[in-house]
Amino acid sequence: MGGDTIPTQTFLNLDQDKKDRIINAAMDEFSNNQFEHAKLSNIVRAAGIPRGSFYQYFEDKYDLFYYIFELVKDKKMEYLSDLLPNPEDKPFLVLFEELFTAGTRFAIENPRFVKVFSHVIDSKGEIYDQMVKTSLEYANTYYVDYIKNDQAKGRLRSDIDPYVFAKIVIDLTLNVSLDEFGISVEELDYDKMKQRITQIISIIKHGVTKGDANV
Amino acid sequence: MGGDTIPTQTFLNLDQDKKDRIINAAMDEFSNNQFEHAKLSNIVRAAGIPRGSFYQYFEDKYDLFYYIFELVKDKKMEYLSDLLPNPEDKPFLVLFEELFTAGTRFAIENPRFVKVFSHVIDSKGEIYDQMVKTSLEYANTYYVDYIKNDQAKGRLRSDIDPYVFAKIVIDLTLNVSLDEFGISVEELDYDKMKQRITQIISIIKHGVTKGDANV
DNA sequence: CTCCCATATGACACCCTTGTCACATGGATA
DNA sequence: TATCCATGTGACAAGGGTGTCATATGGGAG
Repeated sequence: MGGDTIPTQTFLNLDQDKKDRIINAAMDEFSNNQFEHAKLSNIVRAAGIPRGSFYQYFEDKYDLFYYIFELVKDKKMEYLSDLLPNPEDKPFLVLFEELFTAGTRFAIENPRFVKVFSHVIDSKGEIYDQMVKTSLEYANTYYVDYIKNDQAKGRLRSDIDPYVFAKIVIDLTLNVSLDEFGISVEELDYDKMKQRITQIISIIKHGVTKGDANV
Repeated sequence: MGGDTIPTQTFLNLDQDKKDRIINAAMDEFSNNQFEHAKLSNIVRAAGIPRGSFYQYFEDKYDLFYYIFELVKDKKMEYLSDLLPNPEDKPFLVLFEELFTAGTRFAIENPRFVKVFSHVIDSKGEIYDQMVKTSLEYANTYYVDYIKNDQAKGRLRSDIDPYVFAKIVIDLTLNVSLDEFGISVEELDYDKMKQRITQIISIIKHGVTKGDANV
C-alpha cells in the first residue's frame, strides 16, 4: 500500500538520521554535478548505505532528484511566498527589488540549494523542461502583465516592450544575483549583495546616462 | 615531425571533402550536446569514417573539441574584431550597442557555432575554465576601464559601480541576446533582434521610469 | 616486382555506470 | 521456538562509452 508516493513508504519510515544522511549526500552530489553527471555510487557511499537499499527508497536516480528538487523549490518558496500575492498594488520595481532581495537571501542562506537549482537552469535539457521551464514562463507572463499595468498607470515608460523588460529582469535575477567572476555562491556576503541589488535597481530605474532626462 | 599541431598532419593532409565531413559531424554533435555528452561514436558515424581513423587525426575527443572551439572563436572574432580597437574614443554605450549588434548578427548567421559556445558557457566545468573564463574576465576588465573613462568624462553617472554595470552588460549579451522562452537560436530574426537590442540599450541608457530625470 | 611508409580499419579490451535479484537479517507475534 | 514480513545487502548482469592495436591497403620509389 502507499506504493505511489514519490519516495517509498520504506524511506519515510526510516529513522531521521538515515534519511538525513541520504538527503545530505544527494544534496552534495546534485549541487556539485548536473543530473546526468551525478553518480548514485557517490551518493550511496557518502550516505553509508548499500546500493541495494537505495532502490528500496527510490525508484531510481531521477526519482531521487525529483524529491530533492522539490525540497529546493519548497525552500525557495518560503522566501518568496509572502511577496507574490501583492495585495496593495506595489509598483513593479518595488516588487522586483523585494523579490531580488529575498532571492539573494535565499541564495546566501542555502548555497547548496542554489547550486542544485543553477545546474538545472544551465542544463536546458529534459530536466529543465520538466522542472523549471513552466515556472519561468509563468513568471514571465506574470511580470509582463504587471509591467503593462504599471505602464497604464504611468509609472513606467510606455515605449518599453514589456516582454523585453520582463526577460531582462528574469535574466538578471537568474544570473547576476548568483555568480560573479571567481566568486561562488558559498562566498556571497549579504551587505555586498544588497549594494549590488541597489545598483542594479538604480540602473534599471534611471539608466546609466548622466543628468539626462528620459525620452 | 610536426607532431604537436593540434590536429595531426594526417588530418591536415586529408582531402577537403573528408575534412569537411568530420568538422560538420563534430559541429553537429557539439552543438547538440555538452562536451561530456557528445559521443565520438555519433561523430564518426555521421562523418562516415571508421573509429580507428579518427584517432589518426586527433588525440582524443577533447582534442577535437578544442579544434572545433577554435573555429568557433575565430568565426566570432571575424564579427567583433573591427569594433574592439576603438580608436576614436566612442562612448561605452555606443560600443556596447555595436558589439551587441555584431554578436547578434554572428548568432543569426552561425546558429550552430553559437550553440557550441552556449554549451560551454553553461557547463561551468573544466572546459569553461580553460576556454572562456579568461576571455570573460578580460572582457570584464576591458569594460570596467571603459566605463570608468566614460564616468570621468561625465558621460555616465559616476555613482554607478563599474563592476556591476560591466557584469550586467556581459550577462545581457550572453543570455538575453541568445535565447528567449521557446525560441531557439535557429529561429532568430534579424529585425526582431535589432528591435530588442534597441529596447535593451534604451533601458540601460535611460532607465524604465517615466518622465523622471536621474539622480 | 617489391619494398616502404602513410593511412585505413573495426573488433576488442577496458572502464564505469545503473538497476536487479537471490539471499540475509531482525524484531514482533503467537 | 517458529513464523512472518519489512528491511538490508552486495555481487552481478547489462549497457554504453572511449581509446587501442594488430592487421589491411595502396601508391610511389628503387
